[in-house]
Amino acid sequence: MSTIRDVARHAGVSTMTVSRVLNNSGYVSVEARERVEAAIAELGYVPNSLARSLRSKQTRTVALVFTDVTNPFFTTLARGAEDAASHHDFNVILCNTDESEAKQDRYLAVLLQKRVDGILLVPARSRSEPVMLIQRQGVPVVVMDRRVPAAQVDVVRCDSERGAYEMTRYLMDLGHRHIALLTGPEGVSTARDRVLGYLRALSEDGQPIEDAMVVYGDFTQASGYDMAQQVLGLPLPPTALFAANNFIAAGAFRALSDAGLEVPTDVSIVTFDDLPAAWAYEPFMTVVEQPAYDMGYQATELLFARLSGQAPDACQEVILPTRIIVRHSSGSPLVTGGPRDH
Amino acid sequence: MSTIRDVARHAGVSTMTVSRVLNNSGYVSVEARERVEAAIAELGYVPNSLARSLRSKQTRTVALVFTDVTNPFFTTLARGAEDAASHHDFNVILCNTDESEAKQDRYLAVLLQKRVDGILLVPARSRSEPVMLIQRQGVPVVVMDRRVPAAQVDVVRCDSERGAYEMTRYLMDLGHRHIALLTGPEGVSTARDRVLGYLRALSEDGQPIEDAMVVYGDFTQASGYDMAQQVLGLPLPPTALFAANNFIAAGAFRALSDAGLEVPTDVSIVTFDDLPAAWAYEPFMTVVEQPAYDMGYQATELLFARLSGQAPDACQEVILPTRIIVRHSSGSPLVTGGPRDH
DNA sequence: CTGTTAGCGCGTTCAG
DNA sequence: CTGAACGCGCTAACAG
Repeated sequence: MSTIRDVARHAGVSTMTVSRVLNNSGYVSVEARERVEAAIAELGYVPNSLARSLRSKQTRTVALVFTDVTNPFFTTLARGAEDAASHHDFNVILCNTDESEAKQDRYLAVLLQKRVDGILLVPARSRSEPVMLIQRQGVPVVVMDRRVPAAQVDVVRCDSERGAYEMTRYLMDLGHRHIALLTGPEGVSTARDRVLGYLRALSEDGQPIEDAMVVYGDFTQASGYDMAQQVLGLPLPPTALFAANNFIAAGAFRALSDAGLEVPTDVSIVTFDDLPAAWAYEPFMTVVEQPAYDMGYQATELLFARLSGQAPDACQEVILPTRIIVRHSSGSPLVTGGPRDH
Repeated sequence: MSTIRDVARHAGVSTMTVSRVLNNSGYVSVEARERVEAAIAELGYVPNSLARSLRSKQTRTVALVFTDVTNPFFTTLARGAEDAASHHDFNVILCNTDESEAKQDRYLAVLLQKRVDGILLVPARSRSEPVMLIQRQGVPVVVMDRRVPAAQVDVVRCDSERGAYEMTRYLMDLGHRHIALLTGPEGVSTARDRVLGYLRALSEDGQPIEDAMVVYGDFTQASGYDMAQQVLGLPLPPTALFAANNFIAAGAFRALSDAGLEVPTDVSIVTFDDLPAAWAYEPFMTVVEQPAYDMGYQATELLFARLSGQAPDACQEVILPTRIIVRHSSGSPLVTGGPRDH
């Protein structure tokens, strides 16, 4: 692999002239430029960005650390981040933590070593240590999707509490009085916020809180299956299940099928996070939709504002609205059919 | 951000001793090691892997360049690649090309500049130029999922031709005589191979080939919708649709719904690529399943074999088998119900 | 066991 | 318009 020196020798100029051609900086005579370009083509020269970054102290790369590549919610978010980054002519490194803090910490260590210019983080758990670790190295970071306590950091997220509140209200308006909430890990803010919204809706309505109706688990299909089975086995089982994300919903739906229960005739089921149109052969699930793409895009824009020093000193917290989409998985309890369209 | 020199000064040793502690190489007295470790902790020192890689001429990073982050087929493949890489203590950079050769070429250029140690490539189009570009720089590359013509390169892929052949046979055995194949871009080998398998099944059976029944498009939902509409408008419309991937299938299914056609009563629909269990609330589609995870894992293992010089000189072509999973989207033509289970 | 020297490939500085 | 010298942060090779 040839170096800038090889190119210089080949073109009969100094390395500096080659460098100027490469970076379009300073003045180079037309003749010299042509000779350099010919040498580059002939040698198949590829500049070494390691050396370049070492000198320039910037990598023009940001990292997106997130918790699940297999979840379209996050891949959509990733796409938003990539689109924003490419407008600034930056590259994005995608890092999948699988909801594991250990993996996350390993990635963060590697990324700091690689000297990425900034980090977009969906924290595996809502703790501030990882954020402070990054900040201690002077690397700008924007937290996405989830809150972290007591950290001075920019955050772009959705209003989980409100989304959960509205969906719970919707179910209550249908007549449901026994709604189970199947949520994620207690250490994740979105999992907790969705519980808070749910509880607020219930208590506003003067409804008793049944502890057994709120179950913490993981954002996975397997966990959704288990949690659903658990609440269905209760002496007074729920007439509606509210899943805190799409994977939990898928597992819960399977548990209903296995129990021989019809949706929404016997039990309603609703969830956070829509599936992309390409997934659902027939859109069926009533959902709280979150603007994943926008979240990725806006978080990345905020990161670049920080990188270029254009953002205000104070930390920003951008909270995006959610939207309820009613489909065919929800209906009134004990009434065949419910509010079906067809 | 502190450097190795700061640490050395702080610990009262030379930079070389610090380097030895960091890399666990050579001899360091217990006392010196402790002083160095204390200094590292106190300063929050993070080694600069740019400088390290510049010296050592290896980044311990491989890149996975693939065509669609939002498709679970590829994210599953990515997971296989990541798992294999992490066993070798390597990092993986994920690059999403969106089926665009322009994006792909841009990523490849960046990756070569970043001096990744190897590249795993799902080529956006089945052309050999990008592969040769990489090889010219002496960077090992393994092609995945798709063939490239006339290139001396390792390939790990599935047997698309055979999978398509078997699925077509299955449809013919059900009694179908008018099967439309909705496939991807003509420039992609998997799209073409699936046509070849389809044609072989038809001609083996002595069936006439109807040109209008084979439609090339994109691996997207929108394209699937359009292609389905096109064949449904034919004078003699198909009794079965065979989609070349899951996104095409989703679009085709929607076109059937919009046309008021029932599946599989009126029309059968089958496809390549299963959806992960977490997606399909009710597994419904009859599919040709491909071992995506294994493909990612094995391709990565092959890449590491090359990196360590353990692989045989000759290029390998690993062809993984596909598997047909019959569900409820396929039945006999003109017969209500067909081979439904429940 | 430890330190010194040199150089990885590039770009900044400053003098021609 | 062009080039020489230096250093980014780190480690291989060699002394001591």
